[in-house]
Amino acid sequence: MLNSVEKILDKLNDSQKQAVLYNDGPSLVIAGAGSGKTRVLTRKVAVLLKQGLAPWNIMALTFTNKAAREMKERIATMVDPASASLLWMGTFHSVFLRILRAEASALGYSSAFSIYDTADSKNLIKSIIRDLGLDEKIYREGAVHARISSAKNDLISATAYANNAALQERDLFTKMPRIAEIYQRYVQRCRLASAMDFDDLLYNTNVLFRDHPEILKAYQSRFQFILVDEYQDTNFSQHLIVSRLAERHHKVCVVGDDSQSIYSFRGANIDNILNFKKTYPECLMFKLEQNYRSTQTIVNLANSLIAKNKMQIPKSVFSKRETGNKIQVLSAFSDMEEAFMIANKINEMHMSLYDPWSEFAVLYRTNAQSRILEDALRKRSIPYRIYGGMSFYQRKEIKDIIAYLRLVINPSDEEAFKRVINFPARGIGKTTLDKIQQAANQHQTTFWEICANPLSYNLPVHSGTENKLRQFSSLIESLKPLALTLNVYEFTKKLVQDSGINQALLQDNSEEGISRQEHLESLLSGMHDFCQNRLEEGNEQLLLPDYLAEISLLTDQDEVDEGDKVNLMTVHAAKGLEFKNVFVSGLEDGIFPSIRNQESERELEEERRLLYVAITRAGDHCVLSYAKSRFRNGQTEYSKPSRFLNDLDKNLLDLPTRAFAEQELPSASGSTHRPASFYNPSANKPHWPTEQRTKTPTEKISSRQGKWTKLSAKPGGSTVGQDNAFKAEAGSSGVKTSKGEFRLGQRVLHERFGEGLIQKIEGQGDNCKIGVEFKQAGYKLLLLKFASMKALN
DNA sequence: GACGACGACCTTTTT
DNA sequence: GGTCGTCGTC
Repeated sequence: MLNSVEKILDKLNDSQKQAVLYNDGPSLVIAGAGSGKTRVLTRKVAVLLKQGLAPWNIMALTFTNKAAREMKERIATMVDPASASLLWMGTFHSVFLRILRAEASALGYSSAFSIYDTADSKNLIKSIIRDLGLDEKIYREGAVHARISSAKNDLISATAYANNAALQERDLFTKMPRIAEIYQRYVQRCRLASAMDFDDLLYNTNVLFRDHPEILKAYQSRFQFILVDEYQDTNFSQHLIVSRLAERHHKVCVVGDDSQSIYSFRGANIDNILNFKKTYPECLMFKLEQNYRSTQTIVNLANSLIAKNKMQIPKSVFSKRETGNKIQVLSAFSDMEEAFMIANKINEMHMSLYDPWSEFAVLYRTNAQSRILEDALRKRSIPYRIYGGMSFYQRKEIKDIIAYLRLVINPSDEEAFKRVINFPARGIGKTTLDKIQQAANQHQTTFWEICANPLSYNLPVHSGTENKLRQFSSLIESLKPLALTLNVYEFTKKLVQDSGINQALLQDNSEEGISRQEHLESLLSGMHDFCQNRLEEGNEQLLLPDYLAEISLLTDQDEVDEGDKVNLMTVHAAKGLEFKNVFVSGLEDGIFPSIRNQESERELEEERRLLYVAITRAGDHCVLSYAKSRFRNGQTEYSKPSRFLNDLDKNLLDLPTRAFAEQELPSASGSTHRPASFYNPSANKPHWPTEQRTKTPTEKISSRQGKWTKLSAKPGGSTVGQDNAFKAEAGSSGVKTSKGEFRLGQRVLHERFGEGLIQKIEGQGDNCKIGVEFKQAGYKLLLLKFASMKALN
């Protein structure tokens, strides 16, 4: 334990060490692609803990759940897992949601407020556009939502928006002069519904800190060290929260790479990282320039590209790996030929390199490009998966049930109400809903209030309808108390029963109906796993609000599909990932760079960074391709190779001797289906509680809720095994329980986590806690009495 | 209220 | 080309 800080620093290079060790003031870590950024962040947290900072004094912010989870896991292997779990570590949204729930009353909110996801926000905006009688062709909810969202990210209130000449002029120019009014109403309706949208989680945190100095002060003293990952992607709202919180201690470490800033369209402001030194003049800058991921050729090629950007922090990323092959450029006549060339090339490389399919990725600029690539891969019988499809939680039947759950917790939730008022069909249609909405608008009250008291508001409905409304509201009322006593799994089982959802689903024996039943099954078993995981970890918060808190900010980005398949995704989705072999397709002017980002140098630079991100995903091989013609929006379009190809160092390119795709092969299996994607449950397989299941959505949810990742050999080169050397052994060496005897080093089999080795035993008898390093799921500290685990010989 | 036809739409999307 | 939303019909 004496030299534990040294152990933490083990295997770091000099600049990584310096970045990890400097904790006396603000610092900026410029982390080039593949330079071991996560290693630095996690080890820095470990050092801070070893130096005596309490975990609750440290805030670590990321952009994705996945990044947060991976960091937590790695930290847990270096320090006591219990203290790792007490860190304030998570996405911006989840960390500040936690604070907002605690401080809701200061903002005049109930702490049971709902969270509107993007779909909810757009629905509400659409409804407001209709209320105002505006032309829906001109005022498209997506566009309006984008304006409101970016205003919020810039901390412009609805009033400020209305008074801002530049914004007004812009809205006038785009023929939507009444956006300010929509914004105003949108804010009111969210308030009334006791709901916050994603942007509000940051906006309201700023309001909280601005209007309540005493609250701000408490958090300022609490968070003695703040770390921010991917700082180049922060928007103004996030930047200001961090600055405010760091005001007192000035101990803030931001990590990022300005060359990988690709989210400006979501409000990210690259100036936050470029100007960090201005905000904190005393800050130290550390540059991580050694790339451990890619061959020298790949690194040099990426450098030659990014050198064309003017706005950047100077850095020289280098690799000490082998030189590697030149980067091949494929030129195709058509998009279809391009797809076949890529499929053939993948096949060829798979055979000659012995790399698994999962080490191949095909990247593209827009999702629309994926279809043709899918076709080509399918015809070559190459297994593939697509990232960025619809998430489990975005499926209609799942959203509908979640809406019920939200409504029980917060009956004011308008979007949830509208979703479930006629699900399952109970004869309350559009007409009635319109009447309710009108009454709600007129009386400035919630849909729920009208529904619960139709007579008091003279709702013009027949007695039959009135009766149905009453039944619905008493259904919700009857469920309310149960939400606070039953665990979420039991509760939801009761809910689907009482509400008639179960019955409705069982009656529907169509293909979709059966799929819906399976999704419900998956949701339920996900809930069961949620409860089980928490119990085993000694966390007894199993109620509906606890569950909602965990899933409301989940997106599907962080799925884990361990099948050996080629990865298809947009360049944006590939950020943070790495593959041995990467194909970047569709390198044509108008696509990459996108036609819509060619106007200004600033936009063009972001597109260039996007290509930089794409190329730097590759470890061993990178292949670039373009097609001269492409079928788009229903017609064939012709375009020139991307201007970015000219930015690349020609000496590193293997330019095309034209290769023709082979003729189409007959379909091997006769199956014309997409391969079952990871969230499609295999039909009729029993779900929980069998021991060996095929992978189902359940697994997926539970894997997230249980915070474990299937260890792909991916991030950063560091392995859990390595880091494990740090773990302190403590406790007894054996324990007798009603489930048998367990001792250190014992092999165990867990119902969900699989096989593992006992590393630690704390306490006596059935109440003991057992620390297990699972082969797949990583380290877990489990309460034996709840753990479904048995000893193996 | 359910279902089929037709027309408009189409960059990226960590929460 | 494919999807989604709206409108018209039963």
